[in-house]
Amino acid sequence: MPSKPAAPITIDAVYAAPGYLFRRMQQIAVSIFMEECRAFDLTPVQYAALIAIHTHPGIDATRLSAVIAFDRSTLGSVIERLQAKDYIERKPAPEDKRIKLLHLTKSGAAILREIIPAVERAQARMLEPLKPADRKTLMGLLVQLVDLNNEASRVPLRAEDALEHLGKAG
Amino acid sequence: MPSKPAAPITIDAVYAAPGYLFRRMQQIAVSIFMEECRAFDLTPVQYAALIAIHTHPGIDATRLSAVIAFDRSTLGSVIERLQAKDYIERKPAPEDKRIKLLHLTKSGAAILREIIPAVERAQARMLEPLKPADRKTLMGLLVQLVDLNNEASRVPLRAEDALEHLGKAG
DNA sequence: TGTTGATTGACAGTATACTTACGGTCTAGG
DNA sequence: CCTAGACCGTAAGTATACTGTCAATCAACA
Repeated sequence: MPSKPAAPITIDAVYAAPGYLFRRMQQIAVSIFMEECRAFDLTPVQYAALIAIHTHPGIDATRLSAVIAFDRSTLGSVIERLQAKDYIERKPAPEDKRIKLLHLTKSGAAILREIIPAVERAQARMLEPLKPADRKTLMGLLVQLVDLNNEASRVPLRAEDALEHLGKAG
Repeated sequence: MPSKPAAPITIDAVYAAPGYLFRRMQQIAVSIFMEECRAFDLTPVQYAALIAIHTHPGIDATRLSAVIAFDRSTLGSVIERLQAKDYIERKPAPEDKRIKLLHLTKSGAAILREIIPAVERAQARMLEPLKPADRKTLMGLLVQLVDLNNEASRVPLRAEDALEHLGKAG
């Protein structure tokens, strides 16, 4: 065999492609999350947003998107839905009329406490088919890969920078 | 410290959660794919659909969704867009009036040949930050995990079953 | 101080993902 | 033969993801 023969155009190449596997795994992960959390009417994205607001009360939408690395435009409607469910509230910032500050409501804080066990079951189930050692290996590599590819993403994670306005980091 | 203390509700737990990492990685993968394939006006999903139709000419939409494990409803609009771009054609099946058979057009076959190098560059870039040995480890574990979680997904992969109607497998 | 440039939130438009439902079609069983 | 159930495509409704644009606002600099 000379070097590489021209790649045959077949579906098998797709099955082994990283992008395809990441997509499949993400869909499986969402499916498991929704199944475990059915009783709570919260999506994975809404859950992450609630956690982030709980960790950083008074954050604004743009910084929130940096803290969880979710798309800024999409986050607008996510926030709307969370507000419609009365899990968060938006208050205008007195010193900057562009900004609206995000806070959990009592309902939001309550559902967050209640949903945690279901979320942890979901996270565990995603990796369950692997041997414990393999789970650690996979997670270690994934953390690395996501971190090293951070800038390749359209919405890079800015866990630290995002908090400067709150005087809690930097 | 007794056993596990109640998990603190902070964003750091999210950063380490499998579901969050899978989502981030999927978004990064799509971003890299779109960047490398910008010249071709094809999304990752559309690319996979084209490859599958190329591998299984005359497949119908429902079986196609099983072959690539994509949602059946979504696939309807994906097919519409591919048809609008003149990359595929749909012909009614004479022996079953419910079914529409999918075939690549000449344009579809051509763009598939042309886009392959860009797709391979994209797939390579996703894993590039890792050491070669780690790439293999990660892919091996991911293949396992996706396969073992197949039934947990809303649209399980049915690579074999889907072909029975074509008399090419089973 | 006054204008420029950056930032924020909002909106429009496209694409994917999933749920539910519905009409047309096929097939199996009675 | 004819109806019951399964199957195919399609559509409506919701949620996420990303692009691009816009007005209001702020900050910085001349």
